[in-house]
Amino acid sequence: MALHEALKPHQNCANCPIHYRAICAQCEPDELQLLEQIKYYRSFEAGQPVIWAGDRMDFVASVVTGVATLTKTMEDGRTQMVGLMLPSDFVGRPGRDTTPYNVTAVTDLLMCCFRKKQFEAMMMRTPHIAHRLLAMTLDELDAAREWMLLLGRKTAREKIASLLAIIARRYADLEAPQQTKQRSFDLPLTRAAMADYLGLTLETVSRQITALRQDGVIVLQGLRHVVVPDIDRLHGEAGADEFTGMQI
Amino acid sequence: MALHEALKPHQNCANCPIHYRAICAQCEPDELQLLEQIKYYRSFEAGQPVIWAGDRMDFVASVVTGVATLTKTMEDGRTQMVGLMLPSDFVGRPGRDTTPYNVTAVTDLLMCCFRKKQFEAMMMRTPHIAHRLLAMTLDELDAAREWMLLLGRKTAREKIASLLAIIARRYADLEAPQQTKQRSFDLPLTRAAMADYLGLTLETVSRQITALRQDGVIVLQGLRHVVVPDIDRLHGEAGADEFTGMQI
DNA sequence: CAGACACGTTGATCTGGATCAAGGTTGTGG
DNA sequence: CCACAACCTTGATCCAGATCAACGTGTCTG
Repeated sequence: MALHEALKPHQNCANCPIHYRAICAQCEPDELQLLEQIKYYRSFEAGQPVIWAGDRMDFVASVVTGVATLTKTMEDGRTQMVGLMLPSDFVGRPGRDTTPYNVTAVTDLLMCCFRKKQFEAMMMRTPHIAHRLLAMTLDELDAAREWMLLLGRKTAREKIASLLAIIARRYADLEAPQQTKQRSFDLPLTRAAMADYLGLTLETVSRQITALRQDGVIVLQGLRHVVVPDIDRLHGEAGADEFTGMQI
Repeated sequence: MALHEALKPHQNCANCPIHYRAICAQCEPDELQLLEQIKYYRSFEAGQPVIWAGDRMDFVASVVTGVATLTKTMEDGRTQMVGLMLPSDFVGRPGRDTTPYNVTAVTDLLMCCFRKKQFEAMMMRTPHIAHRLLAMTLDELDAAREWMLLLGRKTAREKIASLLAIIARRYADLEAPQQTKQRSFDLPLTRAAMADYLGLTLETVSRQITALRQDGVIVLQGLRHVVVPDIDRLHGEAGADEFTGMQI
């Protein structure tokens, strides 16, 4: 099974690919050892739900590999994605029993989990974890507010360009050196998931991606692999906000 | 000067009207005394900017009385409000020098301020403050995500109803007992500010308020005072999300 | 009390993105 | 290699909300 092999490299926190930016980033060796004792891994296949809004959630977790989404749904089915969780992002909230979001694996997903009770106890004892969680939460709040600007005021084209720019920023560095202005990455989302993120319909997403392709802003290799010949041009299309040049 | 009188009642933290829900809510008496030594008040008139996006911000603050807004602006002037700061809300971010938002007083505003350096030092020493800030930040993140659903998926009428419901929830209790379904409050925002919050134009805001009035969902007394005869009906108009019935 | 300004309403028209409707492409299992 | 499902694209039409344009209304000021 793939899970078994995937786990091996991270059995030890010191080798963990996300250690340097996850919730445990500021932990001292002894703290890390404590975390290591209570952590456990869970994996989900692409498309699987991790947890539903309203459900009891008795764990918190870091995304190790793969992509998860947080979504909110209205009674009539309208859906808005409210978070895109990439490796090192933290899911769950200490001090709350139920989750207000649906959490879904959109690619194969590996999560490093802690039972909430135990994690809360750790937090009380080790300020490094609480501080790191505060910093990560403040960053997420900034990102959410950036997204509010996008949802409230950007055009469909700007929304697509913004999403591509964010994914490029978070992924492209991993895959290639960034001396040049070119970036490339695989889209981890379907057109429908992009629509849910951007507050659009999937038809509009498709049309705008086509338009960006025809205008030479992006090059598609297959449906999911995106090459950005000039990242600055993409940022221009994304409609920069005045001061923060995209925080995520 | 109004400021001088306004200050008097809160010179002492114990008498402060927001003590029970602000950043200092969980402080022990001795911690409160330390905070009291480093706090100072600032007041702003309605319409005054508190700070501009990109500016150096060397203080953090709690809203004591009045209303402030956080907004983001694009180069071409499109504006989105990303936070509505009511009494007890916390403005500013420990660990960051510049602010990514414009902060503006939309009514006369009184803030309880701390120099950032001193506040950060306090945070290191007193876990109660750090924990309270974490809890407040997580609440704000939930509110921001609720708002993302509103911006991305709700109709203009639902947006207006949601805003009124949120303001009713946070203000109406202060002014009247809530045994009945009726609520009433003063709108602290202009039509233009509401439009910036909701991702609409001010004309659409005006039309939808008129429509809600004509449909009997709200009663206006003057332009700013709103009476909600049946709060449940207003919530119905707001388009409930599936599980969390409005978090703010 | 005229003038000016800030704020709000209302009407006419336009348009970006939604909706409705096929059809195409890719991948997977039998 | 076919059948089916999941995903994506494209076209035609519609409509909620934007835009453009007057027109109140209240309040402060000289």
